[in-house]
Amino acid sequence: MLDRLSELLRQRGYRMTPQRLVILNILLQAGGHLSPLDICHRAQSTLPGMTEATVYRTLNFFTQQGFVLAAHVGNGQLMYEIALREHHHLICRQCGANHEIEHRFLEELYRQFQEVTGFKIDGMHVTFFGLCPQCRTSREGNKLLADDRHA
Amino acid sequence: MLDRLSELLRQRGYRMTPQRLVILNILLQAGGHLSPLDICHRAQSTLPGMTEATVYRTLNFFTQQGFVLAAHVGNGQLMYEIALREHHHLICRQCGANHEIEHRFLEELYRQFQEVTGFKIDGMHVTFFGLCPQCRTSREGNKLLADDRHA
DNA sequence: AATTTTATTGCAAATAACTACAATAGCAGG
DNA sequence: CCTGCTATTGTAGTTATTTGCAATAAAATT
Repeated sequence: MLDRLSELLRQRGYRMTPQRLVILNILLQAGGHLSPLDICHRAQSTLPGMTEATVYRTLNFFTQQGFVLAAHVGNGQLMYEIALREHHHLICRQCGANHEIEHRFLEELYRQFQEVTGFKIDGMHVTFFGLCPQCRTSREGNKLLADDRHA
Repeated sequence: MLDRLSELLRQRGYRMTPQRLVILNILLQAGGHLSPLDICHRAQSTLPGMTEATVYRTLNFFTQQGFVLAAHVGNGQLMYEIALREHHHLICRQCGANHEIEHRFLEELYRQFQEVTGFKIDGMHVTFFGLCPQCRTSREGNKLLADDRHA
């Protein structure tokens, strides 16, 4: 896996470094979301020289490369996770409940997209905001903004 | 428009304040993306007492409420825009080109989603990463990671 | 109109995130 | 295996973003 990513980077004209490997490993093992600083702390236990600046740069870089997913989870901050098992997020505005959505629901969309735009898309992430079924019933009858934003 | 949003906030148990109105106005007039600090500066010319903390808090709040869209545009920082004319972003990993995508391309997806999850979705945003047609041809033949991430 | 409740703000301080620049180290080519 | 080119890192400083808390002020109630 890491070999493949290294190769891919080189093909794209970039380099694989110990720092980048460590960060990828952390994200791979964790599976779920991690904050930049959390990643930094873990990385420093393996590679003591690791700095925050490098972590931030690397995360942005990996996001652009499609290796990592930057997710906007609830509050304003960004969390990161490995982009292997693609999925998306559904956040309840009311209770903050955070659901994962499998990528296969979006597969069709995905294909159409490449056709329409001519882009070769290799990374995407969706954040949905709304009301979960529970919170929804407790507020039934409200006229939501959504009414005139979506037919 | 602003009246409706005020009403909506009250229905949800929140309050409309001068600060929130000013920020909404700025986003409405600007139309496009604005950074939090840019918004803050503009707001201060109307409402001198406005502070950065309030701007950040308000933007997060409006995002949760679905009034505002937080977009992850290119670098790591978040930009904000009014969520009237819904659209999404397509960013080229290579040249950074930033395209807008109309929401209607995603309408179908959107509907399916509400059915499957039971959520009432009233806000969403998609960020796609990929290679634009130009950059794509200049790298043709590369084996992209995408190959085994998407059937 | 006054009162009450509590969401929201401003202030100030703490974190978090980014950037420039010189030094380092991948990796392609000889 | 060396060498050169340049992507990447660390350092240190800057800027951006968040947070606690007391003060303020929406909006419902009387």
